[in-house]
Amino acid sequence: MAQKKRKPRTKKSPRMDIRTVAAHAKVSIATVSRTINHISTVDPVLAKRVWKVIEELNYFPNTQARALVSGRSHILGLIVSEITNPFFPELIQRFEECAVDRGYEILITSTNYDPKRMISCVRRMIERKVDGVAVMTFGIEEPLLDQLSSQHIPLVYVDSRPRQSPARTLNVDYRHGIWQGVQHLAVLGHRKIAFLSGPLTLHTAQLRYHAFVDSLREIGIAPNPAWLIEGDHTLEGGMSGTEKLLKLADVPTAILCSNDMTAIGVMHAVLDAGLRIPEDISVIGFDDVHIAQFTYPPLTTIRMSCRDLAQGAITILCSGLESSSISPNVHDLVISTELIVRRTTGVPRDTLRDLKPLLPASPIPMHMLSTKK
Amino acid sequence: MAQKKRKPRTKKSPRMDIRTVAAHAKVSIATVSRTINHISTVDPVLAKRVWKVIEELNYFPNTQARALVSGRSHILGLIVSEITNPFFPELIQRFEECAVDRGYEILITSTNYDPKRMISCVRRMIERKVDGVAVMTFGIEEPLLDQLSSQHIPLVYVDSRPRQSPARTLNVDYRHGIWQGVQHLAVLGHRKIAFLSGPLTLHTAQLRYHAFVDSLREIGIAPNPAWLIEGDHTLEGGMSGTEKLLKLADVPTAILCSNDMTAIGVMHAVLDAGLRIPEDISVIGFDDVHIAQFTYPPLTTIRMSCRDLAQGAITILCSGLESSSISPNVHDLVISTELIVRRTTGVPRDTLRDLKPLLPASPIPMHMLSTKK
DNA sequence: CTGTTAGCGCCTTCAG
DNA sequence: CTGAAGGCGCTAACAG
Repeated sequence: MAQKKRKPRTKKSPRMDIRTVAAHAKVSIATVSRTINHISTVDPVLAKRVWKVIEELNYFPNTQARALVSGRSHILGLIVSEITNPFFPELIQRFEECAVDRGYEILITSTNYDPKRMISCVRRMIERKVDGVAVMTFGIEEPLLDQLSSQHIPLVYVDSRPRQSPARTLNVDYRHGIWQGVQHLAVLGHRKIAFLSGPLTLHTAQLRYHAFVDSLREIGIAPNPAWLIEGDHTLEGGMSGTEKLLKLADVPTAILCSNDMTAIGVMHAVLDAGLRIPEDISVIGFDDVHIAQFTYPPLTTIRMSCRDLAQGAITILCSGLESSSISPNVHDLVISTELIVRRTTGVPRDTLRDLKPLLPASPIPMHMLSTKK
Repeated sequence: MAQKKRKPRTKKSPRMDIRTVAAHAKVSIATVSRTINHISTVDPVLAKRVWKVIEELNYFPNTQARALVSGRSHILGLIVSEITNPFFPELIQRFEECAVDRGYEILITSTNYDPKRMISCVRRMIERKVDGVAVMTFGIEEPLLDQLSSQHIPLVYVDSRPRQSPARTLNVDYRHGIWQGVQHLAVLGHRKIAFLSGPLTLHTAQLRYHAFVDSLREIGIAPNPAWLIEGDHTLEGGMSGTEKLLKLADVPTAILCSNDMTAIGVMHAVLDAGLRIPEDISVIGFDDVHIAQFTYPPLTTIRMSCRDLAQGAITILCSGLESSSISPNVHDLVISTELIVRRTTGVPRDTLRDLKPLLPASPIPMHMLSTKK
């Protein structure tokens, strides 16, 4: 006796699933499934009927079930240090945009610089069966690698490469960015340029540091050790670094910073000292965080394209997943940088004296910007 | 012939599932399931054995499968206007914390003020079968309500109540917050206080506006219409509003703003005009966004507790889901506000003249703050 | 207290 | 080109 395969289903319960759709459209569930997945071998007539029913019934496929059977969750994980760090929001936004465009959802987790939470982040990723994860933390923990790779989850480091890892990496073109900053300052007439670096234990901070020194040498200036200060990528670090600088017998006329938070700290310290920006001291940041445009004056800074960063990460992550033959060897991508001139950079006073009086003090008109190369 | 129930499974494929664990621990899968779910009727000895195997095998339960069968995804949705809006990051962070504490994951989506994207946000929520969604957008769209409620998904509006909706709401105690701001200014000696409101089409902006007017009346000051300006909660709105104010014959000595972005705009405009903060004009913001502490000078503002906001939203959302008898009638929660005194408020110049010369000009010591009530 | 069994909603061979 | 059937990994009744 061929009992119904399925339980009678408490009757009266108009559960909305693929079966309901199939029944209404008078086709099998397989056809509905194929239609939803845009499989081209479906008779257009049937497909149309199915779509119509889906519309009418207001049916939404259950992602959980799809994930369960297909083995692909269509979720991309994102591990950041701290959401409130001004560095992250725009990056997250871009990430979301790119992911959604490709049909993925993103799972954001933050470590809050706490190793315990990092463990938990990784666990959450694995439990939700993410298809890949992008790591954007500052102090990297290693358990990550092992755990995730043991689950065969693709991994990509965004702007934070650990020593040597099997994971792929996004490479930001720090050299060019810093070079542009130095050139900009040089063109304005600055010769006494200080650099407030990040913590030199960070690989990416080192890259910026070396880029600065090299760029300086390129224009024939020997770096003055007293003007090379190690900061910590925080506002406080920027302030204390600046205080050291201002105590010097020979005070620089411009300060280039390893990130924007440092630059904001520099601005506070400079203003606290009763000096003006950019008349007395020019300041340049790095990152172009969202709030850089809201400082007073708005901060001149070097932007790295968040869109490229996010897109790159997602491309790398997806390239392994999707069978599309494109992008075979996108192992390491390079992200470009760009100088954003706002109002914290101007002609140094000493220079002003020697120039024709009709030269505008600040801001500098666009045509004065260096674009040579 | 009792063929094995399950396919031989391509052999060699050590798939990590609950069955593998059961086999290794020499118990049934049901016992493993119960152990994982901390069901107290499991023999401690078996439980221990199971946990040990789980550890050894490095097993993680598949959330997708659990969700599928249990009908609860343990995902909470979050719809915001725009992640990069300084208003959101901290809120999101708190949200994540609270959610994770309760064993939920959060799905963040942003509308970017685009109705089309809003539709897509809602669809994503439904497809991922979220257990509830918190809405924190500025310009609310209505399709939301219908779609989500037709799927029986609990909904809560955070600081943005639409007209009349069946959904629950979080109520911020704007009255008290604004009152504290006005009191603070009054105690410092300000009498000429302007208010730069948000767009009065927004319910929450109206609340703040009326709270201001009432607070002023309470201290015996009749609101001067010329000092009541409608802004739009943006930096630009803050600037242009301030410019109007500064053109007046009678310029106010303090400006209270409906949100922090407006306040930052005010600061720019004031400084651009060559005036000093707080010596010439005091400024107070509202929200205490993360960057308020980074402005120059750091912004005095009225904070609404993000933790309370997030916790409240999650409590409301979960209260219907969890069978725990607690929190029966947490329909509408009220979120408290708090004045955060930084350095944009001080004694007005006019007052200074009349006071004893030993009164500090700025900042104001804490004991001078009004705490009466 | 433990094990057996029937699905959760969907995708995917495999026959027709 | 379509339909029937067997799981994906897990939970939730039921029996023992």
